[in-house]
Amino acid sequence: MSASLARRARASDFLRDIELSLPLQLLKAREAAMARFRPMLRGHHLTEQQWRVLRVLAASATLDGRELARRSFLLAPSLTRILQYFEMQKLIKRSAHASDQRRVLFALTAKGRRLFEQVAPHAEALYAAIASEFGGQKLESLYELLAEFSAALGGGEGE
Amino acid sequence: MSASLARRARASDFLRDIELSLPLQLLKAREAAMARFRPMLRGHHLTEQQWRVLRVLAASATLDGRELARRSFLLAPSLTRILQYFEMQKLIKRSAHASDQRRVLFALTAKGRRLFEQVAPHAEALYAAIASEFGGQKLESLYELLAEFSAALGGGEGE
DNA sequence: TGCAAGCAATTAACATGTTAACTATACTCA
DNA sequence: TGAGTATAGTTAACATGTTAATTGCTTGCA
Repeated sequence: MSASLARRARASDFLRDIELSLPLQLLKAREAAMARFRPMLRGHHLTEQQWRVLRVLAASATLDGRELARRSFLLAPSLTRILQYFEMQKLIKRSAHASDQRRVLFALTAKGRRLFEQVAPHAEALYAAIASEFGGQKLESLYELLAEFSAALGGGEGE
Repeated sequence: MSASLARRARASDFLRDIELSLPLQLLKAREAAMARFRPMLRGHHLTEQQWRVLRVLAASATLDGRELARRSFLLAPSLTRILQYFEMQKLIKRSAHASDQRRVLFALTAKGRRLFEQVAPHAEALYAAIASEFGGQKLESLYELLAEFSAALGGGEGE
């Protein structure tokens, strides 16, 4: 395949150089971005995953666990632990689903919403800084490619 | 282009739609790829991170912990645990650094190399399938953008 | 020299990732 | 209707992620 791949390839008998591992490059890019967000979130005693749940809940009145897991891209066990912690902190409250007793509905409390509204501007500012440093055009291209990649491999939804 | 961002944006007073979180999109793409590799690795009783360490060690005669951590993109505590497990399985052996008693040198044993050589062809096949499905050109573009992004944000190396 | 500062590796503590098992509820169709 | 199957949520067990503290060794410099 193209020259640049071949140029970077090493003489390993069995494997591309590890620098050409796509999952690793995705991880590195993600880490480069998260390194900006983590200290700010930590200042509010939030992990990255907890912040994802807070964001998703802030965007909807109530959600059941399934939707919450899908939108925050968390596996069910992780979500369960985060929701238990949030409930203990009185950041969320749970209620019963009208027609399906298996489902549980979650919603932010006033305290939870206040926390979200306190953190959100800082997250936005950091995101804007990233967009500015990397360039809006490139960021668009990256989004586009990532979406195509996930779609091509059937990532995320039912497959 | 900006149209696509605007089109997807929601009426949240405080935040972009979570679908426009770059770390989340990077995570989704990574997960789409890893979903292909994990079952194969699991068949060889390896985690993704263990496989990264095995790959890095297979590419060099010996490495100290610092280099190993840098190349496998693992934090020191994770690496320590993996190396302890590998040593117990007799997949690696450790030796002393000639001039610096703080450092520990690691190398694959014959057993470790056999495991690597057994797994590598399967990993290559899966990677080739991904390249084929997504397209070599696009994959190149994605690598390029990811590298630029990590570089622009100072991810990975000293900052 | 000798001591302060720095570094490599490990350990500790807690949160999440991953797979599997489990409980309770809902659905399906003979 | 009722046994079998599927789904939502939780729990369990183990591996990794993340930050902080610790231990032992090295280096710089007064």
